[in-house]
Amino acid sequence: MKDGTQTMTGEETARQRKPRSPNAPPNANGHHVSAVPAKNSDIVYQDLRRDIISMKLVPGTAIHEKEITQRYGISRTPVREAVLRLAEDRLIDVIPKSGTFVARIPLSMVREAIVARHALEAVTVREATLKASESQFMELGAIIQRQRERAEAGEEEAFHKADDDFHAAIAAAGRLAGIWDLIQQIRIQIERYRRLTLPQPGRMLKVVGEHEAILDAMKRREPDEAVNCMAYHLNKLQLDIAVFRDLWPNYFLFDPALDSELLAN
Amino acid sequence: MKDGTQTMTGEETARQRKPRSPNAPPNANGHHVSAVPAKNSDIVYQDLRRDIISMKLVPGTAIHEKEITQRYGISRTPVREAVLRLAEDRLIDVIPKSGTFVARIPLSMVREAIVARHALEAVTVREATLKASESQFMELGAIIQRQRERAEAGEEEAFHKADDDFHAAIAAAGRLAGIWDLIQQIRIQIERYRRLTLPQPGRMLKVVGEHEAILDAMKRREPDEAVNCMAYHLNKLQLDIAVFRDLWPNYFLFDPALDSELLAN
DNA sequence: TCGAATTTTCTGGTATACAAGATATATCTA
DNA sequence: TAGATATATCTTGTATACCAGAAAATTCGA
Repeated sequence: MKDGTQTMTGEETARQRKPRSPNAPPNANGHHVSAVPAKNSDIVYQDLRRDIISMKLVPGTAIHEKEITQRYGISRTPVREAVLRLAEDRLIDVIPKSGTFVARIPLSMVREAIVARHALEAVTVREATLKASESQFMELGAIIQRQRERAEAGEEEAFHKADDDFHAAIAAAGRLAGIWDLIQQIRIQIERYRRLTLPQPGRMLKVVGEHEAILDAMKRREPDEAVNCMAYHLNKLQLDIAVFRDLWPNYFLFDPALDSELLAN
Repeated sequence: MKDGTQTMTGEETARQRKPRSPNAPPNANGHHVSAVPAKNSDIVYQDLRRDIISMKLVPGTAIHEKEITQRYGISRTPVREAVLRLAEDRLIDVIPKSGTFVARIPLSMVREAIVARHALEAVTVREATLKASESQFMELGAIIQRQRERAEAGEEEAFHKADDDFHAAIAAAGRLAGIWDLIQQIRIQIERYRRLTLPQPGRMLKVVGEHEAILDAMKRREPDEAVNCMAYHLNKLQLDIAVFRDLWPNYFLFDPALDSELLAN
């Protein structure tokens, strides 16, 4: 329709500019850490993201850009930026000229996300088992201890923070910190599903025990065993679609092919 | 089935709207497939992405929003949208109040991307080996044949398209199509690196042979062997940083920790 | 009363203008 | 001439206005 977009060869760079050296190198991590004042769009993005993941905004909820605009006292542009980013994360659906809504949870994607996470955590723990240093083992032990304290205190949020730290530290020990970023991205899809599972009594302490088993296997430098422990640990989250379909039918997007799939397994 | 969605923390939703049924369900796949006219921002995004991945726009090149604006005859808003999406893909760096540039290739991330791809393709091919139907085997065979024809004709682009199709079909056969989307996202990071490797004579036909080996193992329903063949196939791309550091020092971002890492291996 | 056509009101997509900071250029001083 | 200062000109970030399309509300016709 428009032009052919052809063109553009080398002379694109009519004038070379020197990205000055003493600048915040676009952090390799996932998201803004630097000292620059957070952009408004980032604030809106993170707030919305948190509320969606925590199911405070349930699937199907309409997102009104204008209302957000007023609530934050900013214009539509940064709000729109945040909305678009969330759309790319598949957390909201933007329907042109109609509205934007919190996305329903695609169960088929949850299933695949669980599989993908398994595969990726397997490699990180394997590499970590092979490469971790003594100090990294000690750090992992410290994280487990912190997690146990939080579990006994019943501080769920701090407990989950320690859980995250443990897995992140394993990836770092395996020199695969970037893969942890990927795992976190995948977990977004799983997280909303997980929030709907009822907290089982004594679960937190069990998790601590499983973490200890993983660390023990790592210390013995037994990669296969470490992978097994990790798989057992992650398998705690199973996909039980029948229950959720009955309880919250409107929260999910059902893939007809998925049913027979899961029944077959 | 009307309605829906009631609920929720009330003050957030001033007024409930009903997401009409007969609409393009935000495709489960990765990126817009529907029949809606492509937005300008999508066009710019895909064009820029293609040019960056193909190294037509080399790392460090300045991206001038205004110039793109004129070239496409559109305003800054959609251009900016495309730029922001590419920034999230880590293909460009946006430096506030200064400029936006094609991102350098972080070698440490390339290394991790290769590892992650291995892990994910391993599970897809394993699942496919267990679940694939006869018709899916035939389809895979057809793709291989098409790829051979393109290889013999020396049509590199069509060859790579068939290569993609083969891997995608395997993921689909394993009922893990969503993971293929993930693999593609990971591959973006690897692709620019791969483009710098010199095309080796006869490589295309070798790839076809490796694909055949994978398919044979799948047909024999030997998951481990299929995974091995896949690993061999993917291992063709090795990370040889020394060469590239000398040839195109400005294209890469070097992680000091990475050197010792690779030398140790 | 019911259904179809029309109008009204919402939405997201786009264009444009302005603001704030960073870089490059020009100017001034010694 | 060399260095430092001031100015001009870039850049991205934000605010605002307008447009077209879709959904809902309304009106009109039988």
